[in-house]
Amino acid sequence: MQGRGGGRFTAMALRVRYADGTLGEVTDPGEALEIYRHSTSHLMAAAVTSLYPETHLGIGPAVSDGFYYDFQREASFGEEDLPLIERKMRELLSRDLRFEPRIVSKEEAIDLFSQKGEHLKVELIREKAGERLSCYRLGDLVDFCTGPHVDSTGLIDPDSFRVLSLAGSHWKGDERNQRLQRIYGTAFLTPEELRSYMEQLEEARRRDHRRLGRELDLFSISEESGPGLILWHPKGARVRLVIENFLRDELLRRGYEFVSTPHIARNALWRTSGHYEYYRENMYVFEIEDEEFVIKPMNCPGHIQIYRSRMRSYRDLPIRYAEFGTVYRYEKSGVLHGMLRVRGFTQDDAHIFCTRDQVYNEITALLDLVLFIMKSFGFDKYKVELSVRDESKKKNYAGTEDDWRMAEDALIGAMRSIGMQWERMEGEAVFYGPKIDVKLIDAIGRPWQLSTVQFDFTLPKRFALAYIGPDGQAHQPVMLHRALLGSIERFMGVLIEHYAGAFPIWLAPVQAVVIPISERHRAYAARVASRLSGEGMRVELDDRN
RNA sequence: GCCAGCGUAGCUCAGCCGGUAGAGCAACUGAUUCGUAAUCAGUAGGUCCGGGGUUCGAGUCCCCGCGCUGGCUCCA
Repeated sequence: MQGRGGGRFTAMALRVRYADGTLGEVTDPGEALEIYRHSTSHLMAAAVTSLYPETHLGIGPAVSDGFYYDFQREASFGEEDLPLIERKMRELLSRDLRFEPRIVSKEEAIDLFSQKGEHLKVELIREKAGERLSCYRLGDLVDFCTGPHVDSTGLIDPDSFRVLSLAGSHWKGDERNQRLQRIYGTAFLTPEELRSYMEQLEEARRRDHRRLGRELDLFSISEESGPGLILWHPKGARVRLVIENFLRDELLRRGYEFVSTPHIARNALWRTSGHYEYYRENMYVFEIEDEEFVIKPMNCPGHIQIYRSRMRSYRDLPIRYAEFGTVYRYEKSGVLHGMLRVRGFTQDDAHIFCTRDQVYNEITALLDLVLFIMKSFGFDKYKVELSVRDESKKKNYAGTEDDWRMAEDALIGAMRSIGMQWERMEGEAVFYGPKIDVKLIDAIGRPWQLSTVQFDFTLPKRFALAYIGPDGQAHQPVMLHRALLGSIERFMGVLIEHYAGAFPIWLAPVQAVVIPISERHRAYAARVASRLSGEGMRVELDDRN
């Protein structure tokens, strides 16, 4: 509907213009928001091409937090351009320009965009358009676009959008393609929503674990020892110990056995596991006496060695091996981020070897454990994703038809039995088996992927794992990978941000601080502190003046 | 890795057109013992990320490294 003063979305409808020229009203808030953002991105493109006429257009979609537009231009955009662009957008908007659609033939469109030198658009049209296609004109900007768009820029509230940041990107997202300059912005249907979004960004900055980690003296990363490698300070390590002890006790209670495996192994192990072939780019490889070794990027082959160290009977199963295993993986320098994305980290890893009959119970117990752990750390909201294979590309997956059905039945059955809600992700499974991922939602609503339960149909075969069944024959066990916290480093980062640094008492690195009132109470304060610490409290004595 | 930006005291930052480095907080010393973050006085602290170069002279300009930050997945 048209609200007052130019008319905006008022929780009822957004007036839009479809490509065929008809007017419509979009009432679905999600759809309206997407159209609104997409239109704002065109407005931004119009502002940019008007300020910098030598700029050519890439694409400019709405995305989950706003929108972006990719541009091709010789000179670089700088931070200082952003306010100028924003101002220009408001200026254009005040003229109440219409989004004018037009249907043209493919040839006509190619001519039009070629003339304008918009070669990227021409490429897109050649690839994607049918015989007839639609373009929208906004002021001097003509863009190849299916629409719909808001009817006119008057429907865009000048206080509902912001131009936020610059980034590099690649044409069609492929790093082999030419580089483009991306400008990000965000828009909301109302200025209030924009304001609360900006406040949330501010809140996220306030909680940044990199800042809090330094201020609370929890951890650091030294340029000299290397990027992506965490140095745990005493206070951080204290929290880590609490986490590990809590987890260890719980796992022992639930029938896990702890194992410990070496950090390096001959490449032969990684050839058998398949990592050497498929995971090579992420592995650190080095030589000892002319023989190649690998620093472990995963713990599974080690656990498998222990399983294989002797003959196993069905009476031994299920076997649950757990390890806080430190692994190293090469990550591109540009993706490293505090504790959340690192090159060396400790997984709270475990592998379960069991019979097909035991799978359902194992998964049920596992999901129960996941929920217990999450609740213990103060997370009560989560999302669960069940990733299954792409039915149309069965050939790309390991395991038999029967394996996949058995696994999926067990996963779904277990989720049902404990009343868990999940989302089914078709085609998201890894090639070696289906999985369940648990994403928890933190204090300010952000999802974090932590727990994962994965079937593995390849490793038991590659390592020829077996157990002797009641029939006296050898059978192949089912193997499950599972992590609860994922990586301790990453989990610590998430905890810091979730609690904004204010840990609950059982996790807090310092549980009590004793402060003497004056010089003459010092000795007494020290006694109080040592008494508390004797009782197992993490105490500090602050006897500064 | 690629694109853009950044890298000055422990932290946050200032340092204009190149002339040889500064503030606040923190630290330390002394005074103060005062009811809820920052009392007063003083002291110390910097290979201006590293390495080359231009220059009489470089934190400031150029080149090469290293690191950090935001992106590089959302598809007309």
